[in-house]
Amino acid sequence: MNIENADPPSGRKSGWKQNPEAVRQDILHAAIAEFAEKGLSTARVDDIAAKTKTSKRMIYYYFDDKQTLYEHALEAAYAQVRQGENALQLDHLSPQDALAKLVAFTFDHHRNHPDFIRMVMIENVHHAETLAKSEAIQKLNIPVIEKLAAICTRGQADGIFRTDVDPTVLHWQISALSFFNVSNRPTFSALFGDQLFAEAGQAALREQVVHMVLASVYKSKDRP
Amino acid sequence: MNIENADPPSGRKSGWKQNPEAVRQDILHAAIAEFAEKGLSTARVDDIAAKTKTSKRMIYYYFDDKQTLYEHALEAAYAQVRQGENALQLDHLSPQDALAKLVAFTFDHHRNHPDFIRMVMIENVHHAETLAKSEAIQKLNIPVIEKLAAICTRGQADGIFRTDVDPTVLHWQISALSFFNVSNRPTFSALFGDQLFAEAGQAALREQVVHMVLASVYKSKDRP
Amino acid sequence: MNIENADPPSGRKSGWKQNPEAVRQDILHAAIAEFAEKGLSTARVDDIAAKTKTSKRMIYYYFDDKQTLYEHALEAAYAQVRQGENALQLDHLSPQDALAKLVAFTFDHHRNHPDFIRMVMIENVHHAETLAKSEAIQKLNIPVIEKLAAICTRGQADGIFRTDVDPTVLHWQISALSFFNVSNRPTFSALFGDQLFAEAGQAALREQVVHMVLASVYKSKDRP
Amino acid sequence: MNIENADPPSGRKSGWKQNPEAVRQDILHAAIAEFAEKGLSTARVDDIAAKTKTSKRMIYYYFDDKQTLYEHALEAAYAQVRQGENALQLDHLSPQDALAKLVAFTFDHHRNHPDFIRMVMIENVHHAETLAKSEAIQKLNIPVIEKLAAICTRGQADGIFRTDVDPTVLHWQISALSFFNVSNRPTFSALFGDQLFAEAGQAALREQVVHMVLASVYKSKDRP
DNA sequence: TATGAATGAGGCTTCATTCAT
DNA sequence: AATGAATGAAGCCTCATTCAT
Repeated sequence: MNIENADPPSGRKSGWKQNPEAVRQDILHAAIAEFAEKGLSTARVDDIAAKTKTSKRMIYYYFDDKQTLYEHALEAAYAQVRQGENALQLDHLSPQDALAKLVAFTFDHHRNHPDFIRMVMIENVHHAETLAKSEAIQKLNIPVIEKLAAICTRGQADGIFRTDVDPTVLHWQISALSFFNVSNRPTFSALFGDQLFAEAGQAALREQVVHMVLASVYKSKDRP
Repeated sequence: MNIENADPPSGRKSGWKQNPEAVRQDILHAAIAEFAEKGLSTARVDDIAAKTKTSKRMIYYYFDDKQTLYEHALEAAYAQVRQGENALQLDHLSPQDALAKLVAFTFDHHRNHPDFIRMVMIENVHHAETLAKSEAIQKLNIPVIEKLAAICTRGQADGIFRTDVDPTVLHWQISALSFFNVSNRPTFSALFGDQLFAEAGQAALREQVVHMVLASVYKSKDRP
Repeated sequence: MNIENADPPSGRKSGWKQNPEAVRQDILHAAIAEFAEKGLSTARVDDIAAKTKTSKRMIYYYFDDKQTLYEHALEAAYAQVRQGENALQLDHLSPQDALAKLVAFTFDHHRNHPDFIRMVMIENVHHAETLAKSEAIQKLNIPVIEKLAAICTRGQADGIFRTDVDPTVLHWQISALSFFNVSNRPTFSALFGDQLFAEAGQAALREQVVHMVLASVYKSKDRP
Repeated sequence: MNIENADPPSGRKSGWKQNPEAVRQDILHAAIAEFAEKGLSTARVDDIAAKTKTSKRMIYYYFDDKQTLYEHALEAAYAQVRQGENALQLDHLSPQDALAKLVAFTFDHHRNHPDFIRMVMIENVHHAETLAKSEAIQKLNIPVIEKLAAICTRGQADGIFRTDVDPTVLHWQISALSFFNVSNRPTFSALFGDQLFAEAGQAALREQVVHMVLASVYKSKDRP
């Protein structure tokens, strides 16, 4: 993205043009914002174009149609978020600390990427049709499970985790709590107030979530 | 819905016609199905009409426009689901059993009402704008919290539940796990397979969820 | 079509409205003119609408899209022309006179319906895709062959026509000469002058064409 | 077109490039194919470029716009076909044999150059606007009439042909039958079957056509 | 209460063409 | 001589909504 800020090659005013990759990223950025905000069908190609340094016509030049643009935006959103996760260093921690850190990180990470959450919500509304077609996205999600599997193996080796712990179930649990926290904030706070989503409430929830997940992997006797 | 089968008021030829309430319900049904399936803006008034025994014009006669129809559909979806919840008898159970039953029931109830879940998803995509305006829906949701509050009070009186347990947080936890299970099934199974959503997987998850919630309210020494 | 001229039901200015069939015909008329003039892809829906008493929107109401409108226009063009042919009374004439009359009639009829000819030209440019799908049009064309078959049978019974005369070949011959006369007038006259298409030229060609066709069915000894 | 295979002028890397005439021909070829297949307005400059060894930009470099490219394509199509006709040697034959040969040749020649026929069809749909402007094409067509005029003169001198035979009318007849055979095959076979266009059918038609044309120039008493 | 016909605004997309290197 | 990127005008079509009976 800092490509966009690169100096124009020859000092020309229109320097950022003729830089296909920058234009693509510019469009993708605008598309993610618009799709996340409005949803697939409510999003307007004109509005996406308006958020762009380029024109509507170029959207069709780089991406073929609205649907294709949506596909690429979804991929980009996933890539951006998973990339953050991959930076996590967990190997040097004890299994329980590694898991705690991963849960807390996920909770925060989801909170910090509401656009991504919203795109996944929208994708679910559409029965994940687009995601199901994207092998790229599917590959992006393998590392999460691998991380959890490694933690489980180590925790079981240490005799602390239950032997029937399943990495996928674990991911389901972590995701459910972290995702819902962002996705359903609008309805939940409309019905039950906004306190849970203020700083204090979120801190408490975060702790609770870590606690719940850990409690579900520990053997009974070792539970904190 | 058996309203529809009620005898025509007089000897009119048109039978179910001339029965405004039946027509309203017919439309509302079709609207819920269409909105839940397609989302707010993707849903077509024409398609809703097609699912109806009556015509598009009548939709505008009974409901003023698409947005209003959506509001009523959302209310109807909530009413239908909360009604099921209210039938639960929990008072004769111990606090822990009552909570376990409520969690398990919610998990199942959500599973059994995917249309409702989808309408809430859609509402969240739209920042709960419609729901925020509906006092009717907000009233419908008071009993859930009251139920949980009663359970908490009893559990705390019994000295088994932690003193800082919060009914709203509890509801958040139960909802998160039960809601996500339905809402994110499309993306989750596209990425990580469908096993968790088959019968065996769901049974296991249900048990896990009950377990996690109970574990989070118990005092440490009493945890199962 | 005289429906269009029918008195408005109640003297209202907009009386011709709410008369679906009249609107359909109005659109169809405009469509034939536009398609015949410009071709399928050069024709503009806006221009068709402009030739209409109604609006572009109604074109999509009655016909679903441009292609469908084209299909109906093609059918209407065929129907209109074949209808003229069916009015021909040939049974009371001798076979040779009947044939001569049919040829002359076709030559004139084609000349008098250049829009029809142009639509068939366009259809041929498009490999008859649309026509091949229309069973309606195919049925419309059966009578022509039947007429010719009847003439042939009578002529052969009389011992005047060759025994190997084929009605379909005969139709091919008549069509070729009559069709080309209209279809290729632009290029032919651009290259070789316009005289053949002036009145005198056309009269001569018409005679020639009748002559050629008759000559090809007669037994040698009887040729005129 | 073997121009394309000419050795690159020097030791340039790009081989066939840098050979303007070859590039022109390449483009012209693609253009004829595309225009003949799709028609003038349905043909896409992009698609023409795709059929080319070069790029869309070069089309605009060599030809100025789509319309100009079409003009050149039309000229090229005519040139290519008329060139074949000019190779015919008719002088050493009797007038009647020469005419028979010319008719049969035209029938076959048209069949073998459907792209040319289609371009003429398209030109007629467009009222021969382009052709009318091209003096080049008009010159190309003079020899056909001259050939026929020569045959007529000889046939009349021999006392076999009618004195009122007109070379232009003759050309009209020959063209009509040979042209229609190709141009209207799609609609004709869609309506009346494909037999006439199979080998046997075409052979019979060809004979018929020769016969018809000859019959129309002979004096009555000499008719075959 | 009911209905088929009508509508206007606005959305997505295509296409020939030109720019900048 | 050659090319990828950029453009604006215009085309087809959809949709919620209202009219006239």
